[in-house]
Amino acid sequence: MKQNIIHELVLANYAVTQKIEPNQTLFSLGDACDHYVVVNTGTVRVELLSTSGQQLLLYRIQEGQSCVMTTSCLLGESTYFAQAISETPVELVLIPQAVFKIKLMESPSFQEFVFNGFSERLSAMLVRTADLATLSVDKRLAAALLAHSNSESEENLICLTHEQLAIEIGSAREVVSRRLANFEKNNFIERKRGQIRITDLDKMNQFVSC
Amino acid sequence: MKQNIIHELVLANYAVTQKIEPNQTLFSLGDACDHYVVVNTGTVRVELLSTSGQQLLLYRIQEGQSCVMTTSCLLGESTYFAQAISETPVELVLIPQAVFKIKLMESPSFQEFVFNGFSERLSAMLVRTADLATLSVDKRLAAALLAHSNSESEENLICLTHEQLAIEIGSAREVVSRRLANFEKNNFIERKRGQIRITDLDKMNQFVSC
DNA sequence: ATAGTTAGGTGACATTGTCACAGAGCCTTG
DNA sequence: CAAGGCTCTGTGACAATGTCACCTAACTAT
Repeated sequence: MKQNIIHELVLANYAVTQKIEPNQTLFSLGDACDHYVVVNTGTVRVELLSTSGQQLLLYRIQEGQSCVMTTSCLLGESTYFAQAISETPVELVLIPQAVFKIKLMESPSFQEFVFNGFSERLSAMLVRTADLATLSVDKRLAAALLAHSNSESEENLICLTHEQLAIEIGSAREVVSRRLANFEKNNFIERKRGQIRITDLDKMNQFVSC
Repeated sequence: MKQNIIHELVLANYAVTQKIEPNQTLFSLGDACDHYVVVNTGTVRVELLSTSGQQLLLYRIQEGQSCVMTTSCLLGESTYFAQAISETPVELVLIPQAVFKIKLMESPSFQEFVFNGFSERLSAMLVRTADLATLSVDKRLAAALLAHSNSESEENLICLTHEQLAIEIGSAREVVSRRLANFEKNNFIERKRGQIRITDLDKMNQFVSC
């Protein structure tokens, strides 16, 4: 198991676990940050809210990962400047700020876990940002479909609405609908309400990578 | 002086200073990261390079600030995933990775300097990203002009080319040219080759904030 | 079965990005 | 000074994307 060190902390009662329902807000803009957080199971979505109310997906936190923003806030003693929402049932490990600071000082393996995870997530987030700024909607959409096609119950079946996909790739629902219609016309996918099936994985991969 | 702790490290020979010419590359994508860096004087630009060769300004490092990416790379022991370029003559303070790690463990004030600066810069960077994704070109352009109008030699005079402004706000030169022409038509600014003068600061401020 | 709710489709139009190329200002060098 | 060669800016045409209004289709609960 990867996050040995986290498990040890739970066993030693330094950390507690918590279960969360889907679609709950874990933190909002301006909230104080008093715990280090690791996602044990499920996925959490972290998004920025602009003044105009639009939302922009920054990153997802998956099993075994920690949250860049939480780490940053804890280290810098600032408040959250984004919001996090559970996408599935989620189990969290919570480590109080005080314990976090102490362990970070005295435990090299905890340090390694925190900083490596942090750096890795930050870089992933920036790559996302760069893609958003430079890739076409079509490419981002195709990439998102491919990314999801593996993590679903059935192979090549993506159970997301156009709305969800739009948020994911930082576009608008109508645009996603139109591009998906186009993908279908080219026999890349098939559409049903609430789900998309990739029918030609090869074409899809080729399209994304060129 | 804000970064007392950094000064102490220099005096104690734990850190060295280095002067850099304008328009030099400080680090590139893939470079190993072996020093913690603080900018003493001047400004450094950090930008992402996409696969298609486009560049996206992530943030600037000013006097007394450290580099988010450098900190992240040092902590996570990863390589740089962006590039940094000096915009002016720059004086840097360099702290070797080994010293950085040790001091981070034993000096609470160094810790504070590193983590607070880090958190602050990261949040600024994300706000920039959110603005990029949600504000109109006009607003971003006006905001950029206002931001620069203070830091120049002469009040309300901005010495940047349209190209530079475009990179700054994540748009294209032609678009900047057109929007600036429009600003001038509305008597917000005056244009000359290589420089822009804000003639109506009030209107400009009002435009940005609503 | 029906009303309400959510997902998806579509036309019209605004904004922004891209490409190609022209002209203008400035600098160097013979 | 004249001429050529930069760099900066202007502009038309068009492509890509976002926005708005409104409609239709599919599902859900009772």
